[in-house]
Amino acid sequence: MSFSSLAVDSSEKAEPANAYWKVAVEAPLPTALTYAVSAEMRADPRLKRGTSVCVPLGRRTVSGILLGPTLPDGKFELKNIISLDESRPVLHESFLQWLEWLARYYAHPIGNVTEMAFPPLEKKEKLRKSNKAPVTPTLMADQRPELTEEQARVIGDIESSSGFNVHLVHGVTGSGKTEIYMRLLEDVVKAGRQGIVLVPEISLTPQLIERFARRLGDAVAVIHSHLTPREKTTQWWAMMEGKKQILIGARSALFCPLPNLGMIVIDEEHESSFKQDEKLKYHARDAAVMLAKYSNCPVILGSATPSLETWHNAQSGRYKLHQLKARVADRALPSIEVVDLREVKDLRRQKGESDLPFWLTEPLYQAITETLEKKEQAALFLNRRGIAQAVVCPDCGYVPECPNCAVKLTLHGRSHLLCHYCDYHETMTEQCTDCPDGEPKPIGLGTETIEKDLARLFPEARIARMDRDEIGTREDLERMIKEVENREVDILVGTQMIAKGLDFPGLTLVGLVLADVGFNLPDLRASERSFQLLTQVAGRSGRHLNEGAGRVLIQTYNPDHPSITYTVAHDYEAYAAFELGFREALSYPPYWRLVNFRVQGLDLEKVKKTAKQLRTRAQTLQSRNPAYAPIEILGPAQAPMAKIRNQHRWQLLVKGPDAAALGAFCRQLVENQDWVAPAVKINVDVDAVHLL
DNA sequence: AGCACGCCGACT
DNA sequence: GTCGGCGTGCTC
Repeated sequence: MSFSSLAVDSSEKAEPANAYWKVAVEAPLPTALTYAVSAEMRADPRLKRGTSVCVPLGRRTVSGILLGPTLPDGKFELKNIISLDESRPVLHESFLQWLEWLARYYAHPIGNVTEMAFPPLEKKEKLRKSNKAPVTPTLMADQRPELTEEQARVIGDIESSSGFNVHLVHGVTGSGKTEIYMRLLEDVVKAGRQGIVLVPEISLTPQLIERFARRLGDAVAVIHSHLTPREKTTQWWAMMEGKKQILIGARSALFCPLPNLGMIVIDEEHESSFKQDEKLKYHARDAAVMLAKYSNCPVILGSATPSLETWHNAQSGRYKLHQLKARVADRALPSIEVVDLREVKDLRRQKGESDLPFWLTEPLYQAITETLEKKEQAALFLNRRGIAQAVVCPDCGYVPECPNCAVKLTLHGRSHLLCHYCDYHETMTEQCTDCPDGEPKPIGLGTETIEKDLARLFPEARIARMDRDEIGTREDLERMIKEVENREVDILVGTQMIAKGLDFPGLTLVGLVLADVGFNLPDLRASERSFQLLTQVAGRSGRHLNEGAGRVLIQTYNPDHPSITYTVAHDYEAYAAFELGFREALSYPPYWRLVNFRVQGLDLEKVKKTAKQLRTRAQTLQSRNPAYAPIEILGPAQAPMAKIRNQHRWQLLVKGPDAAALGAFCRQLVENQDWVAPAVKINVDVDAVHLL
């Protein structure tokens, strides 16, 4: 359809077809605004959808994107568009339609969505020479390894279809998914097109970038959060001008408006970090599928432990399933042993105190000893979540909390107590502030403690600690990875998040210090996440052993938990079937969709009242339209984090079996917010993932 | 998001 | 007396 046809009017006062335009302006406004176009600009052939413009807004000038011609509604005195902005490339139709879909689906201001399609700084022609290490390394080209039969089959299957398709590559850890991505991308480049590779920020390591750079040479550009705005801008333009063909990045890389997109790869598609939690609350995996649809190109989703959403789509045939059941070179999957901490506890009671630290059982101690004797590497992982180092007074039980947020303070270093949600911090006192003679002590277990205990037990071993406190910069991480690769480290201690995606040839023992953390979080995906985490971490062990198998020891108080038993059995499909049964019975995703409305503000009473009113309005809206009948409204209730930065939080959860109906319902529910008390905000999270 | 307007506290 | 704190409202 041509847009100019919209304005055709037979009346004698008919304005020219392009006298007024809808503009998505850079401001958090619920809709696009209408502007008038001067007679001379109307004749300009550049006046078309997707072009950047400068427009007056209040008493300042902001940038915006032309969305299409329109007619004035008479409610506003329209201002003129100031100028066309040629410093920005014109957004092409399919990309612009994708941006409009994002704004609508995730209920986010269109102008704030279109802004994401541009780099943070102006283009600069002359670049200063930098002393920093280059963003993408220049390396000798790598030899292409022989493909396994399975890999060749998957590549053949994917390349035999054309246009938009979603492919799920489900392959056990170490089965060579990355090799498949690289072969497919080589062919994308050969065909003169461009590709995007999305990886979770946390695994966007130098190791992974190097691997792609070795194969694809100088075709690779990288965008991630550790780059400076100037570096991001440079990488962005290198893609836009076709100097580079493959863009590797975290979720934001999707927003580079490539004119000739030929493929999107989402590695570790199950990672919940693909869901953005602020501003535009999009899920990069789902957004990528839509972008590929608008661009008519394939998407490759890869994982050893696909999200249940994706698995469900693969089972129903919406996505094409490709499986890799063997590790490359027929290397064995690791053998996984479970250590039941309940029995160990009983044993200790009978035999009297062991001289091992409380977190270390005899079997894990033995396994570390054996590994070190064989001159191999061991890694111990700790799930930080939930057992961050808090401080407690042994006399009165007082735990220091943040005065602004409903959370406990966590200990960093020797005596720094900090809040993870605001910038509050204090120094730990010798003397309890709440009772006369208590002395606050750290509780829980940190990687620091483990490192210290290991140093005592294995004085000869070289120990390295990898966690967010330890790894400040990209260079630090790079250095530490090199040390482990070069076997300058015998035992690696870290949080599980850091370990994901790393591939160390010498690593043959993985110990999970306490698997239980996360099992019982009040989150519908707690079990799924635990299974994924356990399987992923176990998969680090013995990836390069040509004979025998790597070892994994899992210490737990819940050896019968499904997340553990199915991990031990290396049986993703059985786990998925088990968990999907639950989800279906409880009307949870992927069968039903969730939208979370969070009401927040400084005044608790106003917040509560608004949340309750929101429920009433939802019920009224539901009763007026039979299409909304199946929708369930849960709450309102206090949010799990009841107060952050002094803002009280209540939430209303809405779920329904049909995404389109639920979406329409939610948009209508927040369309008009005149009734909302000032100083109270309603925040909509479509397909909410992080309900904690 | 900016930017202005407006209404209360402590000061060059 | 004003300077400036940030709560509130508006932007085609």
